Amino acid sequence: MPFTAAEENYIKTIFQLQIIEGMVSTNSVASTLETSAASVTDMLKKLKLKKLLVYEKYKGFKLNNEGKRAALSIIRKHRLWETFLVNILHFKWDEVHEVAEQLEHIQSNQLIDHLDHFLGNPQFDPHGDPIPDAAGKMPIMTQINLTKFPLHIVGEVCSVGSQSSDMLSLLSHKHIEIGSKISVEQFFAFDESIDVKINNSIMVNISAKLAQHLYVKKLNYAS
Amino acid sequence: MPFTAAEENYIKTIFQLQIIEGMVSTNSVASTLETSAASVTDMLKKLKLKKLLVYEKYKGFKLNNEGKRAALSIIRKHRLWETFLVNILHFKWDEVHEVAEQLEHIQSNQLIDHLDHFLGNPQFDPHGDPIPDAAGKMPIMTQINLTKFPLHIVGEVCSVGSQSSDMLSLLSHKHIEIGSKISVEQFFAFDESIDVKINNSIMVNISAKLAQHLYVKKLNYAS
DNA sequence: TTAAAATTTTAGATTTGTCTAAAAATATTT
DNA sequence: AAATATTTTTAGACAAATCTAAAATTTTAA
Repeated sequence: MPFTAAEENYIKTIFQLQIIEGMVSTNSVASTLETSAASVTDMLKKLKLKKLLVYEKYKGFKLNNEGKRAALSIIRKHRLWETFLVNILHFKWDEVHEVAEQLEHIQSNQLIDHLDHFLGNPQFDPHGDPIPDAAGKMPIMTQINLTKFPLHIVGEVCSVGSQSSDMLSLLSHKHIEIGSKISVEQFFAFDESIDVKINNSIMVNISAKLAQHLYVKKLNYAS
Repeated sequence: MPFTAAEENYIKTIFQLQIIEGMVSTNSVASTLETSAASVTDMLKKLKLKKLLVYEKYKGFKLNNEGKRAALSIIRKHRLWETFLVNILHFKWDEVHEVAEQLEHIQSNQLIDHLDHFLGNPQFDPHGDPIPDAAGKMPIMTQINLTKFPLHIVGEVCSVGSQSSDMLSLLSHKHIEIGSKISVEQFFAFDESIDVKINNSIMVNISAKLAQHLYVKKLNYAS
């Protein structure tokens, strides 16, 4: 049961939308894929016929288990190819998306398994997104400690490990609070300190001890 | 001017046929691509419109310089991907064709240039076929068909004409691969079969049909 | 709770690449 | 050179994926 590239793009998009929205609407798929609502309706009929989603006219839709399995396989391919492009071919992390969009549709389990092995069975892609394994299992890591957070990726502070007032007033002074947009710009192996950039462009130097208590949630970027 | 995968398959096929046949016929393309003659005629009209070939109804056709340039670019991609699959991902040389047929259609000059560099700008692919460079230049090699090869001279297998998996797995079973040292010990005019000796002294009888697809490079030190 | 607005689906058309069957052109053979 | 065979092209149809415009349905709001 191989899918066409168009079907795969719909499957992947619906999967990502239903994580956020639960039930997915025709218009949200249309605007994500930059296509017309009519085209989405047409494709929904095909995907329903192939028993990949639960769908009733005018009522919204979502992938069933079979559809989710398919989506995870496509996401696995996409993220492994992105890892290959950045780690092996030295693409910059912001240049890989378009090419990975093409490579993810290559049909060969042998290829993707060999690629996975060659890359050392990576758990996360260059954007920090988790890579599903061959069985579709994916490490669910919504919270990442700032010391482990990938460089140059914007995250959102969602948890602070220490509740001590010293800590919290320091954070307050640096204008860091729950919801602040943060990216790690540099990591110094020497003393494990890091440079952090807040959304308003103020550079702050945060010590490792502080960073250990900051938990950051990745934003929902399409990757 | 990007081409569709279908267009690229026709361009590549016509290029390979016109090396052998000079002028190419509708039927030869149809049988190579396992499609109908009517489909070939349809595609010829499109390729003529895109100024990739010289074609008059009922008179045969061939690629012009623009078409050849396109063909060499596709062949470059195909052979670089085959090299990647065998040298890096450790595919067997008889398993790569189908996957490379897909990968050759990925559209990204940056990708193929980075891949070329990563592989060390190889001159020949795992089947011994020359890889065109970014400008379309291709190294020419003195290749002699096994049926024409002088008796008792040790040569090195450098190319296999047929990519059929039957052929390749037969060769694999006989321990013949690119780089194998081979000598022709006897030629039987009767049925054009030949006796071939491999470097490890195993005698194999190879039929003429098989030999026709084996190209052997003369080694300078062999006598 | 109707009227207006937004969303979704249907209807009909288009493009790409394919097919079969039949017609046209070329090649072969008697 | 005429009859036959082969090759090639045309004609008409189909599936996939898309579009626009109009109709159907649901949601929102006066």
